[in-house]
Amino acid sequence: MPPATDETGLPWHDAGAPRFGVQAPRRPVPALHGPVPAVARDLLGIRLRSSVDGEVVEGVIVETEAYLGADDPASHAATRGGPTPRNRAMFGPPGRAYVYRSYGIHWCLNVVAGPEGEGGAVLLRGLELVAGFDTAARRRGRRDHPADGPGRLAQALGVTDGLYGHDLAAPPLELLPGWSVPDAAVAVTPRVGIRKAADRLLRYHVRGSPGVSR
DNA sequence: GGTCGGATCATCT
DNA sequence: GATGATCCGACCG
Repeated sequence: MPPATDETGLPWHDAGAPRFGVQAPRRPVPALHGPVPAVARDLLGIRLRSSVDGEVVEGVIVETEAYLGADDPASHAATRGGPTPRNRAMFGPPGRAYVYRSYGIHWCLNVVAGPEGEGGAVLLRGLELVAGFDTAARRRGRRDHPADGPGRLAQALGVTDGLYGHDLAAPPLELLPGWSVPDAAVAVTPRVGIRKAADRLLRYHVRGSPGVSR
């Protein structure tokens, strides 16, 4: 009996596995229109594959943050309480990319999530790479810290504002089925680097994963 | 090991 | 004119 394949065409066992979950069952990409915190939790263990510039870099999501929409003071969607030229993708359909420039230097990647029109999104903060390490290292200019942190993650995957609004169900940047992560392996903590609503527990990460920042 | 400041710019006030 | 969902190199123990 031939090995199972996924939509990449690769045998599943060749698609790469995160350190934390080799024995865990595989799992499809979750629905993205539900409550944003639940989506942020459910994206842990899901794979993210970039083929930007024809070079494949793939990792398993191990750290996320939920930004709840126009009513969340820490969210970019809260600017003027609704859509602006920068944040308009956040108010579009879930499953698209919201890309923004951070501190004038870094690009950061979000998955638009929650009901359309509410402005929710999930910031992808950390990946455990399973393929394309050399490409990531070349883009990063170093071999350490390949994708642990939102700016590093985007740089490793070649994500820039050219992918603003891109549908993450298709190349060159797509979410793919991944692994289940048991609740006992998930830590829930305050979001990093924000001033407003800094007490809310909306950061999710896989305990002990090398792809987690801090 | 830890802490600190500079880089750099789109966006908003 | 100020701010910020960050990263990195320098410096200090």
